[in-house]
Amino acid sequence: MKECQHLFCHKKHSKIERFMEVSLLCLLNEKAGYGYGLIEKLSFFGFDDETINIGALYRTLRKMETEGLVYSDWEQSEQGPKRRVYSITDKGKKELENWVYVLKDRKMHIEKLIHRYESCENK
Amino acid sequence: MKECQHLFCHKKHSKIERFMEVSLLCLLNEKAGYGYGLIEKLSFFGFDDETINIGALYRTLRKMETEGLVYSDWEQSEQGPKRRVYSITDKGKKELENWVYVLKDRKMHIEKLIHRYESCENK
DNA sequence: GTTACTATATGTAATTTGTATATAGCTTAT
DNA sequence: ATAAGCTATATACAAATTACATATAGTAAC
Repeated sequence: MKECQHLFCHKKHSKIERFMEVSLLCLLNEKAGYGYGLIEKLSFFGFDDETINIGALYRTLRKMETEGLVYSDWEQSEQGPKRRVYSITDKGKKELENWVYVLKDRKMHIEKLIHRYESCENK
Repeated sequence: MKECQHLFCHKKHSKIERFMEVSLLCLLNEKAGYGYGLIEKLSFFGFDDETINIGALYRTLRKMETEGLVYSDWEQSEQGPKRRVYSITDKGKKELENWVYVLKDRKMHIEKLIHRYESCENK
């Protein structure tokens, strides 16, 4: 993940990386997929080509596999090298369900902060 | 920060810790405050007494001071030991403004994920 | 004087993240 | 055939962050 280009928050990253696992679970819940191919799908969740960290993507998928959230099979592609195709497990579906619950809570707190900030006269 | 009690997301923390800095900036933007006293105010943002990590709070405040986002003065309290009272700086106000911008973006992506998950038939 | 509470602070291990790089199959041009 | 370029997966290592425990000390109450 590259350094934030916009000088937001004093070059600290906006730290959406941890959101990657949930995003991957959401995508794999719809349809099995492989690492490289998931990259562009992740753009829907705010991960763009310039900022995405490929290494982190593969690492996250492998970690999710060791945790039993997904499983993988090698698949021959029409052109290019073989692909490790990931599918979600029942445990992964449960995990995703729980994550969505957590995200709803987090969203609420973000909204509370934004509202509180915007109601404050010291802006 | 204690281990998540609810078995959500396989005991992984929901990782709202990084939200602490923004929450602190938001509170200090309204009014100067000291570490111990800020604890209960943080509950507004989802940090509760059982889960808050006092060490992280102090460390975050000190780090924010070295970054010039806040400054501190020692203040004698009516009862109990002296307090290090933190105030926000102009740089901190700018940082908070930027963070709010980032949070709005993140909120949007969380909403997109939740909506996508709930529209999916594979739940 | 010792127990309890308020208050601030840090040491250290574990985990996570950033960045760079390695490996290798397939396709296309020379 | 071989080099360049793309697809695809993977890991090594340093840096940063987080978890957890613990240290320090003033004040109050008993």
